[in-house]
Amino acid sequence: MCGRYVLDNEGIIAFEKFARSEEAAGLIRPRFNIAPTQQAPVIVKAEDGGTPLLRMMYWGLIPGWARDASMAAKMINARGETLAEKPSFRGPFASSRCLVPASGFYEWRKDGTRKTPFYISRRDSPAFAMAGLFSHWRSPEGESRDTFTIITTEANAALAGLHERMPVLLEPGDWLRWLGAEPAPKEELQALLRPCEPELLGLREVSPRVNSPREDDAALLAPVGLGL
DNA sequence: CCAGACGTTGTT
DNA sequence: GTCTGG
DNA sequence: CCAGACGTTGTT
DNA sequence: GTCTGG
Repeated sequence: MCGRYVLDNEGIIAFEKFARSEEAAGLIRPRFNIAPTQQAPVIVKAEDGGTPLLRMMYWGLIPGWARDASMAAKMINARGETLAEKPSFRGPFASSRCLVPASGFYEWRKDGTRKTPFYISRRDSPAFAMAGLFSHWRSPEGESRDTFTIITTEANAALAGLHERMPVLLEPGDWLRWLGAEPAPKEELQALLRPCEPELLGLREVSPRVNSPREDDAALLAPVGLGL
């Protein structure tokens, strides 16, 4: 699955030419432990069909029909295999797809009673885009909130030892079609929701300090067990 | 018809 | 909003 | 994902 | 153990 991830400075730079930001400059900053319910940058199609937009949204999708925000915490992932049918995701899949920029993500391996955190990133690139859905929600009190979820698929061979699920990583050549800036039939979009080649991924054990969502600095990525 | 759910992952 | 279960 | 709480009463 | 909050 994907329950924590990283977007470092190199990752931000990697998307600067693909998307333009309307957010205050300070909001888009390196993050080393993005956790559910926090705000994070996502990329959506521009209304005018031009350069895609990078905007901050809350992680945890609240469907437009929800009466309160209580669904958010459990809607951090959507199964790629079933999202076209689920009431909460069907609408967003049809009209509100997004990219979630990342440098890497964390997975916890269960060792008996203990859980050991690992950091997973790509060997071929400092950044990648995860497939996501977003939703614009308005509370009964009239407050607006933009939220998103990260799509998962079965884990590939690189991650099978850690988990059964992993986030969908989209190749740059598919980004515009996923966003809807280039036309694509539903079946074609669904076909993108599969695991990437295992050779593309590298992983390493990291400090248990990542367990705390409040820990958020570059030192979290230091490998452990190498006598450093 | 109305009421109630609407999700994922991991663990047993 | 829309589907399922009663 | 992990960390941390895990309650009731009365009032609006 | 299970739910909520971040």
